[in-house]
Amino acid sequence: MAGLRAKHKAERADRILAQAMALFHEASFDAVRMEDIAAAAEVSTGTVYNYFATKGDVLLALVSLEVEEVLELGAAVVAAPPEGLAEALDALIGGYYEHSLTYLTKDLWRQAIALTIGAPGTRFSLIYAGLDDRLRAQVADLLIACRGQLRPGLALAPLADMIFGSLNQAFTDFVRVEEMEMASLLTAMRARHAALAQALA
Amino acid sequence: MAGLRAKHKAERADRILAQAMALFHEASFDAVRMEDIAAAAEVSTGTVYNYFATKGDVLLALVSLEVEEVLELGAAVVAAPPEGLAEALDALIGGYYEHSLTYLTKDLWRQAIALTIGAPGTRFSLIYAGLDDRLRAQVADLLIACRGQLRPGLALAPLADMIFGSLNQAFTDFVRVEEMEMASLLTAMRARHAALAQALA
DNA sequence: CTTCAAAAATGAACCGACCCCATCCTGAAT
DNA sequence: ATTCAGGATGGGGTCGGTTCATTTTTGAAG
Repeated sequence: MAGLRAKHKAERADRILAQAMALFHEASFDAVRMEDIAAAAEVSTGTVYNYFATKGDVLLALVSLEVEEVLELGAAVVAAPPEGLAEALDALIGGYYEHSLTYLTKDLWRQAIALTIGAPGTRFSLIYAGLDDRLRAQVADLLIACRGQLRPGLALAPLADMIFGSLNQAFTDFVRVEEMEMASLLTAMRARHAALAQALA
Repeated sequence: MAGLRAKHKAERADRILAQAMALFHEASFDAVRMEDIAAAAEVSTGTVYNYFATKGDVLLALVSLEVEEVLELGAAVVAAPPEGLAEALDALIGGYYEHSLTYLTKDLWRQAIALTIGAPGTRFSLIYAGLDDRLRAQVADLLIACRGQLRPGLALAPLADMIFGSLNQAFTDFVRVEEMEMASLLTAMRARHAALAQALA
């Protein structure tokens, strides 16, 4: 049966993740050693590697948590978007951004993004890319949901790709600069959405 | 005087860079060790660190070469843009992309981008960000140069930021997938530019 | 020439991620 | 209770980037 053994296993994985999260909030990703995580979770270093193939995979598990919740939030917006393209984009994308620091720090996002780019083809990168694609699809869905308010005959798919590319890059720029405030990110994006909505109306 | 000493120093730096470039084209960035670069340049490992503070700084020197040339190309396009916004964007951005693999490989771009994101505040990251800003400014300049062909009253600055964000992200996506062809990147971007130009006309 | 302080080169040593493996522990099936 | 397989253990090892104390080279002054 899958009883105690599996339960212990799940508990151990949870404990490792929880401790890793705590340590990553106290110090930077780089400053936390696998040995530290193991010690905090009261297991041996080897055991951590039994659950997570690399330090990056520990991070990925934390990122997934965050992104799954962001996707849920986004689905709600797409299902009932506010009036007006600019407002709808503000709601969706602002929602992404505002939730993004619930569990993770800017440093953790930086390391996650750097890993996806620097190590493509790894488990980490593939899963991360999958999450990204689901976000991209949500943006496209929102445009489609709002198409009644747009000039007819527009090529929505390339526009959605452009919007997603731009929001993704803006987020990367945001986490890259430790001092940048969430408010200024939101303001900048609102300006973009307003300009775009004006052009597409 | 500045004679022999400085000359030798410059020569050695060049030799290290040239050998690094050659090795990076034979194997991946990660697979090339600092020791290999040192051996190829016929100096000791420590000496390489005398010239470049980190492995990333070696890469940065190569990236700068590439980007400086791209910026020159771009300046020519901005000075005399082709008729039509879509055509102008195709020329500028297509020019960026097509030159980007002259000296560097996709792998080198990936590592460079990953480093800027993962290690902000380092010399590497700051210089890279500076190059990026000059590209961003060029896109804004092109929009201004084309403003006669656009609907009046548009907020050009946010639009330029959005276009730049999207082209940057598209490039990152391009280098992330080893199999993706330059032609398909160019095609995708042409679709975006056409859609945008239609909306802004 | 010789001298010498500064500049530069050197390579051994350090550190942390990751791997390996001989050994021990523990839950489940008999 | 006993057996046994799947994990856990943790010490030792590899690897590569980076550091640093030490040695060598340099070029200008005496």
